[in-house]
Amino acid sequence: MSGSQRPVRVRIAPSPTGDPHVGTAYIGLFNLAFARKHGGKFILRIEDTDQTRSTRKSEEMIFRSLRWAGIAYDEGPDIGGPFGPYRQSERLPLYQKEAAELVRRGNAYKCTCTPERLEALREEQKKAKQNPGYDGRCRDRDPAEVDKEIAGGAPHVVRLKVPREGVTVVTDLLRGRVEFENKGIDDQVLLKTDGFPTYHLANVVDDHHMQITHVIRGEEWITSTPKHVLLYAGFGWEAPEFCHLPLLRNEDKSKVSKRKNPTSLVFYERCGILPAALRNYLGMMGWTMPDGREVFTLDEMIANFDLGRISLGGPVFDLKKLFWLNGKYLREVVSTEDYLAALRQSQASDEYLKKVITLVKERVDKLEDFFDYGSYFFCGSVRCDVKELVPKGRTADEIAGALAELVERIDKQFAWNKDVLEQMGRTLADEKGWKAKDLFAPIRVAITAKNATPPLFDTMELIGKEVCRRRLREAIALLRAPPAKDPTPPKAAN
RNA sequence: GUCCCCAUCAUCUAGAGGCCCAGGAUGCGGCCCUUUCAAGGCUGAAACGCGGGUUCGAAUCCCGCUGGGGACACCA
Repeated sequence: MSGSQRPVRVRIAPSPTGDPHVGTAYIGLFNLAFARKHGGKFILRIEDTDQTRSTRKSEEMIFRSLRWAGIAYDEGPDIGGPFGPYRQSERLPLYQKEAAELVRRGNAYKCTCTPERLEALREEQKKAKQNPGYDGRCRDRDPAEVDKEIAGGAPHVVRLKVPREGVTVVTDLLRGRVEFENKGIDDQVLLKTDGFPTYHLANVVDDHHMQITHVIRGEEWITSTPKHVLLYAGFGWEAPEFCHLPLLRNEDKSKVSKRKNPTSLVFYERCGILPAALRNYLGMMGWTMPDGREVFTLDEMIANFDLGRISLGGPVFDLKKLFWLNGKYLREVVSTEDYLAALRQSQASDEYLKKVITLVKERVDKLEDFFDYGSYFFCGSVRCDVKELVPKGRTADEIAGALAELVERIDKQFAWNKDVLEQMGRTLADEKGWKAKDLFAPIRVAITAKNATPPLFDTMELIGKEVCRRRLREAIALLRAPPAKDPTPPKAAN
């Protein structure tokens, strides 16, 4: 363990690929608490080394959501700092230089194996019931020969040269000593063909150059930590302390996922969870106040923060308890003035109201009917009638299946606007060979619980992805639920 | 499959050898309060996965099993 007394610097390093994740806020909160407790700095670094998936839109949403949640960082792409740039795509020369250095030191090597060969290799290994992993073909070749091939135009990557013998020890602040046999560690790609680093390289290089002292991250990373340890050693750098936090879980204990839980921070903002309540709730995932208090502020958490109080069982993210806690804040700590302000901001901003007005004004002729007509613009769930969900000639099963398919496509599609939605809807209807209205009518009912509404996709765009997604899922559940109990149930035939 | 991590009520957890026939909170049931619904108060059901050790004594330490999770990409 390093005995250095460097000033504490910690970071979170989300990748901007999709909606801002509640797990990012969770890990961020613990990093923040740790940094504050020790008078250190908390940094946000954007890990956008995956060119195919990273987007600026997603990155902006991360900034926004963290700001909303009150998880404030001291340094980051949008606010700068002395160790920038804080976006990995802007640090490329550094990784390339360091990768070359590692090759020079003999701890990494160039590899010209094609993705096709690797794919075939994996297939073979799978068939032979061996563990998948790089076979070291280029590792054992004469470097001059490989260089010649590269000079001739062959694309190449740089791989970590993992010792074939021995063990690599990871020291985790919560778990102690964890050993990994080197022969079980793959020769990880460090620099991709496109010249971008992989997570492993970028992460280690940046943590070193940004003088990160403690890496506090999700448990999912623990098995790749030996690679990082090897990298630090390979560079001759002092490694930071590692601390792997338990993962947030779905009800079935699997890693929290959007299929089974709302994972987007946007969801929590939209449904009116108070940032203070969210922080409080996240703070009790795996951690407790020494006196057992369940309601506490961020400052109180910081004052009492101690990694040693973290319990290692993966906590199930329980929406019900979050809602209870939020209710407690709403009724006990928020003044009527603050309540009004929060309501205006979260449920009825002028901006939002204006958009609703443009959709509703031509369909209503007395103001008193406004909220009734457009009730679905102002609520979370909508109680729709199962029977209304199923058009004539279609079965509940079919509709449930179609809506489920729609939700899946929504999940894959980051963008959200009426054109995208309409195209998605029409494509789905076409694929099923359905008339558009056989699909659109159930969607309308699922989203609004009504048959008469403004144009469906305008309505959905305005209501937003998070709320629409939730309502769709609720409709699916309704369709798949066993039929409501009949007072006089017919005798079952089987 | 291989490697790694984890293991107290349904859920979040307290518990670092005797204070524990296990405490708090959510959720669930009951009662009270109340014009209603909430909220609030009181109250009930509800857990140390199993088997071996160590010890005068184990939820707490050790080992095994079982169970759960995670990781095995030119994604992070």
